[in-house]
Amino acid sequence: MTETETTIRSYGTEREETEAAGRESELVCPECGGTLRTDEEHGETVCADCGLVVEADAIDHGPEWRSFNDSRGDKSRVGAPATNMMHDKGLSTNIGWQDKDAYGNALSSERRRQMQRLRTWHERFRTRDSKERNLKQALGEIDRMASALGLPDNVRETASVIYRRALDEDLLPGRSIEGVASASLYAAARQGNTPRSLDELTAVSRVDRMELTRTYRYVVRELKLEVAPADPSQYVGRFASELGLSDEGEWRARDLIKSAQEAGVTSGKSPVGLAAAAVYAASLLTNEQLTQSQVGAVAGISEVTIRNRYKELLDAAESVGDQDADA
DNA sequence: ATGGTTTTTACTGCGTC
DNA sequence: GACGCGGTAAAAACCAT
Repeated sequence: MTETETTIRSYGTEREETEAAGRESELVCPECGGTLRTDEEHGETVCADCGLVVEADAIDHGPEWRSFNDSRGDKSRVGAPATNMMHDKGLSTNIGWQDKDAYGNALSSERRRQMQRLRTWHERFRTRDSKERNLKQALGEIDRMASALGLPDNVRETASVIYRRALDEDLLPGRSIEGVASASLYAAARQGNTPRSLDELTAVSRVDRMELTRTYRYVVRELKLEVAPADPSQYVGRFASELGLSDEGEWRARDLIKSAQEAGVTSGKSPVGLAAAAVYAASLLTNEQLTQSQVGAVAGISEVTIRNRYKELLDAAESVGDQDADA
């Protein structure tokens, strides 16, 4: 393969190559002939033998906005902090447990009692502190994602309430703040009748889909949240406006969904898929001719699903229409 | 863990512009 | 020939048990 071909190859491939090159450069030191190592943390290329820094300020291939020692090595660009068990990653000061002063001399009994009280209070502040920090970070996170998804304030409120409850009921240990925050927002969006699909959530969240669904399930179960299955028509407006569908098309889409629900052919089917299919079918009815791939792209749904759904929708609409005609 | 259902992926053929 | 669409088979994801 020639040089030009390499450079015009797909973005993804090119990036992978760059990363791979950054990790395992088998270069030789110009000074002593030793092997060069790339130190990603400091962005330097260093000779393992003589210590010569060949290239500084290289691109850091690590995660962009976090660099905790995440050892799981997953591919997500940003992972949760490696340890959620300690809010401060063990960096804070602790009062020693030994009843000795700085020189190792034993303390008087008066002093010992004083120290004991100090330890107690220190611990109390530390844990309260940790919850507050936790909450602060989570709320910031919720806010960020909510704006990215264009979710209204009341949803953010609900999300923070859910998060607070999760925190109060000690659901956090073992889970990432980001994960629970995302799950809270997802649940809140659905409760507020402005649902966002899991895919949309993961697009702005710092956790991957798997973790989000897992955490979401967990939070809903533990908090006994009542989250009704999303109503497909709630997605219609958004899809319609993104695709520039007319108002008529929009209400036709809702109509289709309604009759399908009455015909009982919607249960078990993904609400997003239904909405996408309805929008597509409506565009047919109004001669606006959106393509299946267009609709699929904005809805995050495959064309096959749209095909299957929209036929069902039209069938259902027909039979409901017949009943109306009979009545 | 397992089995049933839904969705996705990948591929094919058909008609149209 | 590219594009939109329809269908199919097999794989994957999801869900309840």
